Amino acid sequence: MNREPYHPQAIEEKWRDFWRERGFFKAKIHDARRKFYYLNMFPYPSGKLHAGHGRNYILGDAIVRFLLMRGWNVLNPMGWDAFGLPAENAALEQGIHPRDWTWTNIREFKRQFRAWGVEYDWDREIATCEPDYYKWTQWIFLKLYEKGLAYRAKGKVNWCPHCEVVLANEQVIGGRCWRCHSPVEKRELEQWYFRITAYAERLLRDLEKLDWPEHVKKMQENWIGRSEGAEIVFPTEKGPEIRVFTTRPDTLWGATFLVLAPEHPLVPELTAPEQRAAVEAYRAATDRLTEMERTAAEKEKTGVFLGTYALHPATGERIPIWIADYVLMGYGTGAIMGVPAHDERDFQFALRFGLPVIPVIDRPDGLAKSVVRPGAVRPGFLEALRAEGIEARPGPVDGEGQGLYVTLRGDAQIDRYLELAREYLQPGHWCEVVGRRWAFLFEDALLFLDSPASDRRILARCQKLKPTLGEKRTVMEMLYAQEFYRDVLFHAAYGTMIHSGPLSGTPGEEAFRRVTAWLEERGLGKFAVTYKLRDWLISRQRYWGAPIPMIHCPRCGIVPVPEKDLPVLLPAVDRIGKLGLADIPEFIPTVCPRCAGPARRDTDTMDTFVDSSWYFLRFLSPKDDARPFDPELVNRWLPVDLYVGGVEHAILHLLYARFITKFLHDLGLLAFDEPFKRLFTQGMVTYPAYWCPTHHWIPPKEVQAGNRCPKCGAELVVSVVAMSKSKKNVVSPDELIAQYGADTERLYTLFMGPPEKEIEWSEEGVRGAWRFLNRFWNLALLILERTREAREEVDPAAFGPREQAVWAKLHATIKKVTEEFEGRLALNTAVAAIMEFTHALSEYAEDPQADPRLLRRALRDLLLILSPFTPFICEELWHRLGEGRAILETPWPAYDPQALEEAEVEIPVQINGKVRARLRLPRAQAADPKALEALALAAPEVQSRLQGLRVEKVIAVPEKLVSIVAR
RNA sequence: GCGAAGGUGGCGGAAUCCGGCAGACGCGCUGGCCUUAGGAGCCAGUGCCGAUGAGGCGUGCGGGUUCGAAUCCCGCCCUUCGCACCA
Repeated sequence: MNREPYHPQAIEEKWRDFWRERGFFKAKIHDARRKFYYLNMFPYPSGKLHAGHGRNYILGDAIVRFLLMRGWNVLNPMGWDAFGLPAENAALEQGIHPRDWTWTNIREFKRQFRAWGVEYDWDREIATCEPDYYKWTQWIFLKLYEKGLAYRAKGKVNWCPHCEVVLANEQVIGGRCWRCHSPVEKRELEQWYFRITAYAERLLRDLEKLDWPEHVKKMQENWIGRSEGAEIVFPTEKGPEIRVFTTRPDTLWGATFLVLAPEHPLVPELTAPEQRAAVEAYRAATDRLTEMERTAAEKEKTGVFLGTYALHPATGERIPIWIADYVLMGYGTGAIMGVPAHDERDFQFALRFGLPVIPVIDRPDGLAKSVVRPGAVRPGFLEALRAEGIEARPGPVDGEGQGLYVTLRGDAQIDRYLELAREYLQPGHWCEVVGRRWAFLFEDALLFLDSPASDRRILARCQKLKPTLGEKRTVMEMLYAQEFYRDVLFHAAYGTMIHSGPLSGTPGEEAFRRVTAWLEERGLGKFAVTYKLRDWLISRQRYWGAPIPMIHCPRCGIVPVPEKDLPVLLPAVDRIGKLGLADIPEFIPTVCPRCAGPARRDTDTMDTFVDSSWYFLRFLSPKDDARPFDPELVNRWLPVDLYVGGVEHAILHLLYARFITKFLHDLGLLAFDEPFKRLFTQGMVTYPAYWCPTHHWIPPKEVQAGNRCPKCGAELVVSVVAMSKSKKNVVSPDELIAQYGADTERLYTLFMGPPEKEIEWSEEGVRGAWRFLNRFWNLALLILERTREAREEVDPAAFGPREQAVWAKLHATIKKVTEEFEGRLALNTAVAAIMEFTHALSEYAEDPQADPRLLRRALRDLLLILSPFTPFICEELWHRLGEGRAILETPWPAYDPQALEEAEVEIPVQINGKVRARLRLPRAQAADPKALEALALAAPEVQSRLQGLRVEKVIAVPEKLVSIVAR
């Protein structure tokens, strides 16, 4: 028989308009019963969509179709994050206005969404570049300004030399621009900031209540970077006080120097005249470094002594003040106390510059070491040590002859060792113990390395006894030369305080608290919390963004644009320049709203992340020209129930949106203070990208055999990376749809792997989906032919075993698919289950005796549960089935737990852990452990296996298995 | 270095939450059918070793708990991602 072949092009087009015209995707906004706000991150309209983008939108569309069939009142809007640099670059290169370029792309995106069958409530479409939207972005700016949360400040800012624009900290990834990956430079500029740091604590704390992927929450937590410590005040001989932040106040007595960030404002005042030139040179050199160079992990420590001293607040000791670029102005107070014994960086710095290292925290592991120099002790010492069970190994020392390498474990051994050493020590020598103890045993004295003064004393004595130590500047430098000591010279663990005056002996777990209290009692410092998070720099020196609604008046200073004058419109110009609004002379002059005198407009535009930090509120009332959003609707519909987008926004957009939401909540405009209740991050789609050294990126289709460049024949470098236009490794949905239809692309996209994981696109995989849909189509047509007459409902009571099995599998499949949509969204496994059932149904349908009512019912339910994945083919077959309503008007099928129970079950029988037999049993028997055990033991395969063995134990798990232990 | 996730066939991945037949589903591969032809379609097979047998071995490695471990516990190794001189 000749059946109609599956021809998607012939059926898909009509359903696109059908869904749209029937308004299935329009939210019933004023009916908030069973409301569900589903949101995909809105895109930046840059060119065309590729198959990688599809992952996000197709997943969303499937979820929304499911929710609609489950009876949810779904709000599923779409809009455009339409301001941004690429539009401006295109404008500069092609002479098109950014707005025209943007809208051309938007039209293209919408066409592609429609082709995919991805539908939205288009009545709510918004674009951030339109005045009716950015008016309210400006309004939010004014509100922040009113509350002191938007401010202008001069400072070192991140500058991308390629994009010629400043960047927020979040937009610098590993020292490079988030957009173009150029190394970021520092520039001193006056810019606008949002005081997001005022919300640091709440942004951190409220992560707890979010149903977000753990790793995303962790990334935000790390970004906010809360640390508890103390702020300690160090007086200086020159006068000004230096405030330092430390997370280890318990190491205070080990502070042997201070380091300020080179940019620290006190530096000029604290610099001694003779050091001025060196200090200035160092500050200038630091200035020139890019962020990347400055923070390169392996870089050797550099720094300059200011020539002046601070006074240690606890000991009164004079300690030198340095500047070094490893101290950052933007964190803490921009100044640290150098505790080289217990901070890795300070340790390196002290070794490099010969600053004393004074241990003040005991080693918790009790480990100590001692090197006995040749001739330092009388013969018999080694034997004496061994008699005490002390580990000592003879070996050459400093190329001067045989000595001893001693390892001591615990205080008892150390004490005993010191006693023995005193007994055996030769005149004119010394012996030291380092690690757990810091003792220097001389003929006439036992000295401890417990202060900078002791450091000088000990070193002087050692140099006297051993003149070759002459060039060493500190005891630590001397010890560090001894390879054997390396692992005990430094540690950063908590432990009992030593060498710490009145607080010596404080145990590690109390040390932080005790020292902080001690400082507070004396007014020397206080408990403090610091965050890594910095304020959000939002000024951009570009044209294509929302103008900052501020006016600079020579008399009144900075004056906000009155609300009634919003929006501050982007000037309509045919040509834009590189400087942005500053290039457009007619934009700048205005009138001061306060004094009516001549004034200048602010020429910066806002970071596009400001536009996207509140768009989810605008969808509720996209055309409201009286206010940014309708509080009543917003409070009824938000927070967003499910937000889906890429992980690349884990910090940037998601942190900013949380901040703005909390701010609007504090203004009393929002009842909620977190915008996105549940977040799902889908993985990127990768594809091979080919690089030719001369012709750069080559589209995969043009690559010649043997990975050769089509232009020059050079061998290409292949890398599998996220699809992107710039790397030319995109797969076009337009071509896929022309060849296979939208359903095939949708099905493959949802089937290729767990949606949260990154995955490589596979042409063969697409064909697999295509084959499945062909088989499915043929099966459906077969069932349609066979069941033309069958209109009555199924009668499970009349089922034979085969019918019963099909029926049970159908219900198991409905259950599986339903649970995936409602739970973890591993839709790849839902598709697999549907395929599995389709095979089973196919097999059953081949039997001419098959029950037509069951075939029809199975097909009907199958169409419904497959429809979120492949809506076109399902809608088509659904209507051929003679159903009057559309699929989206039909309830999602329910599964019957009773039906899941098959009449017969297979029970594996294990003997000593290996499956040796399988029994097919009626459920009633399998449910009874006694009967199960008896049946299992009676089975012939089991009997023969048990020959000569004694059954020791039988475990019968009802309806699961039988396990026999036999010896 | 810190933090997180993860190691299962030739490949993508199921089963992991809650221990109970490992390898669902798809790709690829092998054989067959159909076709003038196939990079189309259909059917069958496909973890590894073994001979198509009996059998044995198998979820990164080593140990443990258990009648039974991919799954739970302890110790390693490796990979990926994020952060990284943050005091």
